[in-house]
Amino acid sequence: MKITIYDVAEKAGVSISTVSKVLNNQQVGKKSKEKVLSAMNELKYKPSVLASALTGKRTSTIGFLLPDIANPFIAEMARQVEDRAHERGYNLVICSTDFRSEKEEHYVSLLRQKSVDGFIFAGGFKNRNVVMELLKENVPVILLAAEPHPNLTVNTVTVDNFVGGYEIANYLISQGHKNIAVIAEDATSSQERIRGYKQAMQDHNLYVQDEHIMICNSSVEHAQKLTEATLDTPNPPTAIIGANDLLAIGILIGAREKNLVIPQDLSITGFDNTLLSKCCDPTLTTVDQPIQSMCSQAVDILLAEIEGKHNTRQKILVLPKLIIRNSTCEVY
Amino acid sequence: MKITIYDVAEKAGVSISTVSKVLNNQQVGKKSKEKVLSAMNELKYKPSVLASALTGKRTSTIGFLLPDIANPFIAEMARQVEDRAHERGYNLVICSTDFRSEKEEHYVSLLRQKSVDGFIFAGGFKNRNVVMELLKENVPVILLAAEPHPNLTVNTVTVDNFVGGYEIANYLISQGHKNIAVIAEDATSSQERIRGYKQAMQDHNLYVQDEHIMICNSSVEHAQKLTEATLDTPNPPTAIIGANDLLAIGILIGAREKNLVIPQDLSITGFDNTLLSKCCDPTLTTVDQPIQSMCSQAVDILLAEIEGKHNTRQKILVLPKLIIRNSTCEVY
DNA sequence: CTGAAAGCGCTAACAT
DNA sequence: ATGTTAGCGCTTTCAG
Repeated sequence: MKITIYDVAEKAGVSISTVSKVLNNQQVGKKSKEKVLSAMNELKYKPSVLASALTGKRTSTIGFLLPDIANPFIAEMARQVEDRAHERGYNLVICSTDFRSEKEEHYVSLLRQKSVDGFIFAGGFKNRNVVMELLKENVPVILLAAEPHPNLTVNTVTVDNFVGGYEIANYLISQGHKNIAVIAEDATSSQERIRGYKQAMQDHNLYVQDEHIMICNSSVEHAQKLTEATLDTPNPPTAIIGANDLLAIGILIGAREKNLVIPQDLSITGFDNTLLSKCCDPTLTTVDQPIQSMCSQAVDILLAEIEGKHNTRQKILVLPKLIIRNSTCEVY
Repeated sequence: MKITIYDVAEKAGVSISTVSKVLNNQQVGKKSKEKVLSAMNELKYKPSVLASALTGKRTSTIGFLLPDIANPFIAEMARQVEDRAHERGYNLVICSTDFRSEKEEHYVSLLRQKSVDGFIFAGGFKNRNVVMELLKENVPVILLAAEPHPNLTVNTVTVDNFVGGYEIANYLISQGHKNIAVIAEDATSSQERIRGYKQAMQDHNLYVQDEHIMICNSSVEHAQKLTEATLDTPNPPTAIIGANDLLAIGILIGAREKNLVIPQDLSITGFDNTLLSKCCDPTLTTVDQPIQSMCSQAVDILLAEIEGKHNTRQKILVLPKLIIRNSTCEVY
């Protein structure tokens, strides 16, 4: 049978409340404490988190909602978040939402029934209402690498996507490109990236063709299709910006399919500086997000709120860094 | 305040046990049932999993131990496992162990305190004792894409790594390679892959140099280093087998660093058929594991045990498939 | 078919 | 400093 606090109390010859007190290290006489501790050891006692949580304590687990754990960028974040959370004694339950409103709603509801202590929405989300609901009920929440809708007063740690989009476009422009397309998925952070790109174009008096802003779902294949299509156009772009590395790979493959030499015939850029961007050939010019620091800050802020350390909400915007590799060059 | 079963009972004008009964859909009078149901709706009642689990029910969450969620192959599996588990009403709490014995032990102990219903060890593990302990205490466990030690009678779903290693080596040999090295991480499944490779070599009367079996940690960089080193050797291999795609990428980068042309100067193979193998250039010859079917089978077996449906343990060995791409060619 | 009551393992007043 | 006791929200006999 399972060992309970009663077994320990009995063995140690004290009451259960004394045992409970050493568990939560409150004031206990030195002798009692020793007896309890050794009883625990002998019995290999492990307190039940369920029972403890039922009386109002924390479960020390947090809900981690993300679009897709199979996405390399998300997976890298997950690892960082996990490590930081574990350091602080928390576990993560992961839920891939595919940017689907119903899934987000469903998972949040499920996890609340399981009494998770808080939620992290990483890499974007769709259903603003579920976040608002959480906020309204004072459930700790933080957005990580997910653009908050402007009227959402929620803790946020994200890279400045506008700046990222601006910088990458600006760099391409400095390389002589004038006809630049972008392929992005339908996520708020991509919108910001696109806005940055448009701003850069405008600042240089360059015209943005509507057809050159292409929205796709987050698959390599779709990006590839769009690339091939746009390359067949009468006046194809000389550079294509992928709103993330995965899409950039799709662009790369599409371009190769059309027998273009990268970067001479077409410059390509990614975003996120994932493993992929270092592995492909040519290596991708991309934008780095300081994942590790973002993730540990996000966890720390969330835990501060969970543990009632403070509760002034904050938005942290970290600056991205342009990483120039071999998928871009001056236009010929 | 939180809505409890008492609130529902009161509103419906019945006792809490009646409410409980409709919750677990047991025999309840039609009228009472209706009243309870509508009360639940009006109050937006959500039962507490904690309380229910405390009385002996399941938590519907399972512990998912894996070496590193940031590894693309693992992440792809995680997604499949997650989807299947969610379909069946279960959540996953993930723990990256880095093949570290203490971490495995620690996480298992922690998750047991949280009363998870069972464990999945995916992609390998180190500490045989923690698995044996679980088994001894009748905690549902399954190994997924993790080689069981022969004397571990545990549910297992894995690809036949021996065959995979054999096939890939055999293919290289058929291309005329005689001097074949392998870079693998220190995991049991890699050992099997290596065993397959050795067998193939032996079957063709080829000599295996000890220095050509290189063990590395699972980083691109380490694989790259080892590759460069072995390439500097007097009699370098004409082909290098990476025990997974990540390592193969490292090999690719190392070879490129040495100004070799792939595959003409050096054939390279991976294992797992991850996204990486399709994205790199040249695309990788690799071995495909039918991830989706493996993962859903694993979840199904685990849940069958959790839900007491049956309890004959089984090992399922699925066959790998050789995927020939552009990183290999006949030896010159 | 329905309800009263005991109990799951632990915490937190409140007494002692 | 330690023990007693009443819950936390739910399930489950056991009566009625």
